[in-house]
Amino acid sequence: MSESRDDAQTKTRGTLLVVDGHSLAFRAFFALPAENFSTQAGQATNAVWGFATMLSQVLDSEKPDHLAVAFDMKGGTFRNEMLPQYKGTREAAPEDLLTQLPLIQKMLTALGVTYVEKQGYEGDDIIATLAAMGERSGYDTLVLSGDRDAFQLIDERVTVLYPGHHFKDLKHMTPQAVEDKYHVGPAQYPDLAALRGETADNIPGVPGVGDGFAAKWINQYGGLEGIIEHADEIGGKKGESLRENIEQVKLNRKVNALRRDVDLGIGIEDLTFGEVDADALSELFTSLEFGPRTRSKVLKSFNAGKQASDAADKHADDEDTSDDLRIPEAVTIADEAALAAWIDSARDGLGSPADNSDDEPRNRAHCADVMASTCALYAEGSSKPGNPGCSVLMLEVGGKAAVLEAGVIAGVRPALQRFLDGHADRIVVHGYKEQSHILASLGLDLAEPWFDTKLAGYLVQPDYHADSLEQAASHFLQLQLDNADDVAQGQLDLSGDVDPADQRKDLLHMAMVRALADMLAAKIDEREQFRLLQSIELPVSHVLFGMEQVGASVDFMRLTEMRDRFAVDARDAQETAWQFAGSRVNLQSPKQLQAVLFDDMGLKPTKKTKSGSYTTNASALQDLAVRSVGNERANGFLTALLRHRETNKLKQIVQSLIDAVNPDDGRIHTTFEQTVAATGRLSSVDPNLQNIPNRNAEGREIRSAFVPGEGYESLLSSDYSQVELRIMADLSGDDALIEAFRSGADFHKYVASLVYGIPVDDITPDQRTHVKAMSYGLAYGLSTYGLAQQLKISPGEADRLKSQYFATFGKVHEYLESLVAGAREKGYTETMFGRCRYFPGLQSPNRNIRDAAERGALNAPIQGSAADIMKIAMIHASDALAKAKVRSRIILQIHDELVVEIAPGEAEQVTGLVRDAMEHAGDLAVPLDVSTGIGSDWQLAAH
DNA sequence: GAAGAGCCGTT
DNA sequence: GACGTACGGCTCTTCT
Repeated sequence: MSESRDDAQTKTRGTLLVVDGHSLAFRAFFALPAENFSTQAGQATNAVWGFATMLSQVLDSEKPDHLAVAFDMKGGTFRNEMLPQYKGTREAAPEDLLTQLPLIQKMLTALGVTYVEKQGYEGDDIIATLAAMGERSGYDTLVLSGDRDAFQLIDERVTVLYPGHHFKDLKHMTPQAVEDKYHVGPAQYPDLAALRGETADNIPGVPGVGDGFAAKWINQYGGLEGIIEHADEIGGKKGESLRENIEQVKLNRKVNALRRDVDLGIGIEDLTFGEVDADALSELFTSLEFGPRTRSKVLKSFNAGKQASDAADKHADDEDTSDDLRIPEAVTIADEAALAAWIDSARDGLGSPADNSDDEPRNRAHCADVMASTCALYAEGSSKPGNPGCSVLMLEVGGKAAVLEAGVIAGVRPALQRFLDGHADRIVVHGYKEQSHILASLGLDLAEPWFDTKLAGYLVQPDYHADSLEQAASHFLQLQLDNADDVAQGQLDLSGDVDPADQRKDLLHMAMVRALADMLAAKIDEREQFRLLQSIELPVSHVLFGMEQVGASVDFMRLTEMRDRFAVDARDAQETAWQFAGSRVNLQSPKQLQAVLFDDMGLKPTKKTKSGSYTTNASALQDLAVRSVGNERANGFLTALLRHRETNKLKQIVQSLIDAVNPDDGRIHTTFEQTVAATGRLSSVDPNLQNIPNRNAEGREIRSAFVPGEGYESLLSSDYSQVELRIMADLSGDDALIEAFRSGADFHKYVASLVYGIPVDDITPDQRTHVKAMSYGLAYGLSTYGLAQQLKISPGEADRLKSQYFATFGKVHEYLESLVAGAREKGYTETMFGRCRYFPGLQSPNRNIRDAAERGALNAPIQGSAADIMKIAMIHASDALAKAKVRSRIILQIHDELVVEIAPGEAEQVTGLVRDAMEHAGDLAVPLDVSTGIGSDWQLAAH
């Protein structure tokens, strides 16, 4: 990566690094969770911290001897005068970021780094000017920027460092790299950008023209000027599009040209760095509550500037840049004696708390004692519920890891199991449920561990989802994995015939679990979420593990029979649609449908999609069908199309179930994702068993394919009635609503009678439906417009319904308002059991983002509390079934419903146990109402 | 082959 | 001018 500096170019005087300050600050701000980086007083510090560490990284790897940081200044630039909408959609920087910019500049000053800003110019122009200056003076120049406009600066002496998805994989954009990626040279890049446009900056390009076509034209006509000259010769839609937008393109080109002649009043000699004002820096970092590690790392990188400018390359680095990740010492276990020896040596580490004095001191929590004496466990392999597998298992205590290849496990299984049983409450894992599947494939069983880094990460940041351990580690620890790899090399036990690279990787993973645990345990403790983790998430993981392992039995014949039937229906509908259309349009292609409906048949489109084309979704099609009643062709086509959509979807769902059946046991083993839904709900994948049709009879029939397996006699379906509304009643303390639930009457009818002020018996079905929709809409932040749409009533009517509703249930209104207000103030919402969710969007200047965040803030605590309650119910139900020593078992959860496979003779008892667990999962001011049903398949179990 | 758009199933 | 939460997943289209 860094060879560019070493070869050739011996005549350069040195390297100048020019940094786009805003770009880097933005990136740092959005890459790091603000909630994890703020001072006691509430000042966000994520951008400052990120800026410092990211810049340190670049200094370490590029070793420049001159450095300058450019910033934009407030107020417009000459560009706004040319193009008023310039950067119009780009959201104004969040308040939390703006307050950090002065801190960043203060930090740069303390670090002895020059920063430059100038009224009326963008950072980009300053960068261009600085780069030109560096080049003139004979320096190699690096430009660190996430803005592609900087590509025009690239030449033999100027390289742009452009961040990829992860900041650490900076791309060195050289002339060749630009050529490879865009097929034009750097000098022509602005031409290409002008044609393509820049969505991020609200600069429209030529619709339909992307990088590819722009490059083709540029190469054909020599550049934008040539293209404009020959615009008439370019054929096709794209040519037409170009001609229509030519003025815009010319303007774009004017605007994206960077000025390289801004008068900055400084020279290259002013851009040395490394004269760190240690006192000022120390004071600043202390006030920002940065730890000593950050301090020393930053200090070292920036001090290097001084050394670099007088002394040449010294190889005194890279050693401790990865001190977050200590690769354990590996002991390969081949037999029981070796295992016993390791366990013996581990005893000290597990017994007495070790000294962890090099940790960041700021979160010295009580859990530190326990943390210091835990055993990390990591099993590598497949955790797929149907067929898990394992290649290697590792245990680590106090930096010493026992490595057990899968082949040796059978020989030491009893001793290993004894160890696991004896120390489960000290074990730390990443993904208890997944690890349990892998262990199960070895015949091992892991009782609830003390800590799970995957679950902990989820509680700390429910919006973030890492899909691998590596990703979680790099996200939460900002690791430099490459360095960690280097460190790993020297320290391994290379005995045995295992590929050392593989083992190194496993040890690295082991180290990640350990490092994540250290970091996240402190967070969880600080946020007082240990209870949530240990008495809800971890136990429910265990229940889910069992559910996934058992799977759901299906009637395979029934499924294939249904699939065939839906396939015939879909085919028939397609045939009919084709006849009306007069052509064989692909009914699954929205694009082709648009052509038929709106061009060919000339129907008047209703709504647009977000990308601007006309929607062909079901509700629009229904609208069109109603409006085209006299038009037999259109109406016939629409009806057949809707029918096709419906049946084809059902066919698809059934087929996906068929594909998911495990041939070994004829059952479907879904995976319940416990760390995906930001509200705290579970989700189900591979296949998704939480979206099996239920709304109409035809789809619901699919549920009849879910049956009790061999040795079982029926299925129990048990679900909560109106949990979310009950939670609202409880949390709001609204007496009228509470009474509505306590009365035990038909809830929606009862509420309707209160809202409309008429006796329960006089409530019409319509009134009940309207009130019911209103009730459910509340928790979703439903607008009156949306309510009107759903109920097909006028907005005025919906408005009246809403005000009457709130007049009746005043405290509900107050409560919902308070949720949003609280979230705005604290930055997050909280469920009944302390599950948090953050809403940075509440501060957004963008209305849509803010509105969405408000709806989220309204919904999250309610949906989340319901999820908490269901999880508790599952834990209790599962315990109760185990304690009663029955064979019946929970097999599915669909948010507010549990499906239980019932063993012969257990129906009555198990129904009682499950019902009881669900009814008593939470202590609310209203009863938790549960309804149950039993049947010989899932459909029949409905009630 | 990946990425994005569009659509649609559940609660 | 848009306009209900939370998800997973299929198909088509476009670009690499």
